[in-house]
Amino acid sequence: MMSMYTKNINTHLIEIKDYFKVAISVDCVVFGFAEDKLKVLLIKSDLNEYKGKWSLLGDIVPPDEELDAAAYRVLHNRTGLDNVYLEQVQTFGAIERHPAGRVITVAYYALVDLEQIKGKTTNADLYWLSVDELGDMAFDHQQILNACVLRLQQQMMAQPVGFNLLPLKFSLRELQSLYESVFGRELDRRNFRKKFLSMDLLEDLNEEEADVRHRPARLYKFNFIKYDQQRKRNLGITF
Amino acid sequence: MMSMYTKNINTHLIEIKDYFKVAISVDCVVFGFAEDKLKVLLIKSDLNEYKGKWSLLGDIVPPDEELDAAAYRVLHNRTGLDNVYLEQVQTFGAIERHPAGRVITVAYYALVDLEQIKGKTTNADLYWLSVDELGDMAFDHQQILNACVLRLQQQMMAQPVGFNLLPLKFSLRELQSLYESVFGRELDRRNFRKKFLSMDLLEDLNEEEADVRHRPARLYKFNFIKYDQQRKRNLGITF
DNA sequence: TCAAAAGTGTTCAGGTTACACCCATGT
DNA sequence: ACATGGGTGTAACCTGAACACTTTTGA
Repeated sequence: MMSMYTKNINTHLIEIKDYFKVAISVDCVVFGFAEDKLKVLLIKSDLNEYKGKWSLLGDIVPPDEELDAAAYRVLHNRTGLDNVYLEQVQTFGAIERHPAGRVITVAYYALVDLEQIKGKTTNADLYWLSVDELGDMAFDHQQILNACVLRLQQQMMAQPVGFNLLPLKFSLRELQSLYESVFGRELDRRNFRKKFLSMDLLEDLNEEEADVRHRPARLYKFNFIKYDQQRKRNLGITF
Repeated sequence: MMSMYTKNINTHLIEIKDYFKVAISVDCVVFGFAEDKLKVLLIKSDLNEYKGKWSLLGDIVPPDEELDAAAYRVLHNRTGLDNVYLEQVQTFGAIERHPAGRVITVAYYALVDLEQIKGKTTNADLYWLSVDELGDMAFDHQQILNACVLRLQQQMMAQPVGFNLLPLKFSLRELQSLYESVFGRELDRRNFRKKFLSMDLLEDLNEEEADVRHRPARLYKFNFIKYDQQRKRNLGITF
């Protein structure tokens, strides 16, 4: 029973035959934050099977391109942005997930500052939709999106990645609103402010919001350098 | 510039040509726990490039097999075990990572109870090595292993997955030793016991260790059912 | 002057840490 | 009897949660 497995790709030189070959793609869940909602960048599929349904941004990975590079390429071509926060999440490979054949897709999520995108998005087929308000999606993209939202939540609890969704200058209200929309929970304003200010990682810019019809909020920026220096690891078993 | 990307695999019917095809494999980081150390199951590679270096258990995924199924297959064929805890971690696709050509590999980690394996491992080429004591590994397997250790740490902090590495009946000392070896830290015995006993998820079996030359420890089992019922979600931003 | 959101402290409960001595068993 | 690890409690500290009023601005 085990003999057929004593030789394999990790231990012996075997030829990669055609019947081993499948296609690889990357799919990007591009998150943004606007109007106090977590948004995701989608396009309408024209495939017969999924006509008009929302689809993630993705593309085939040719054999001479790195996975991360493929994701960056998709993202750059669609949004015009460089230096985007991008992270691999999970690989989806159900046999029948794509009508064109066996296409295994590596899912990434990206965090972009929507203010930097305005005007750059030349592609009119792209839409920013609220994550909690979208209907049927093409392929297994709903599943992919769910996995990315979950991962985003985990990351935002453990690391300061959320700031990639905000402008460089932001108010504490915007920050709180971001956390509330990602976690789907209201948070206490005083406790939230206390928490973030006590980290001593928000730099008070001594600037204020403009054009609001109420008392303007102070603007802050996140001090990534300081964060990198003082990051601590504390074991907290919580399950 | 964007025209070449308006048609792609998510939006239009395109043919998957040969020059898009690459090979997919799965690699399993099989963790075990013995002699107070976290162990990993490895095999020696016979590939010329990596002669004698340690390699993970992996195999090519044929187009008609699910990814998870491929990982289970590798694991079952190597260890004889079913019902193994298995989780996808990350996909590694560096262009030159495999000498046979472009092989993109989906990494999984598995948690097994070493006591259940004794006698089942018919394949003599397999070795259990301590995670912190192994030298050069083949391919990018060191990188894959590191990613899996990191993920294991994250999981063990947030969820009771570690019990999959222990026998059904275990002592608190074994449990603590497991956590210490996974996190590479000594923990206070009294606090550790208090913590786990206060969760009220360990069932006292009213049994004791045997064959120890000191006071025998009580044996417990983890109550997974109770855990599933009372699991709570609490937001704790800690970075 | 009104509407709307900004800004601000204290108290309480629960969890985490640090820490030292007696107990049960086998040899 | 001794060596080895099992088993136990308390006090200080810190963190997270609950909670209401005053301030600033534009309309």
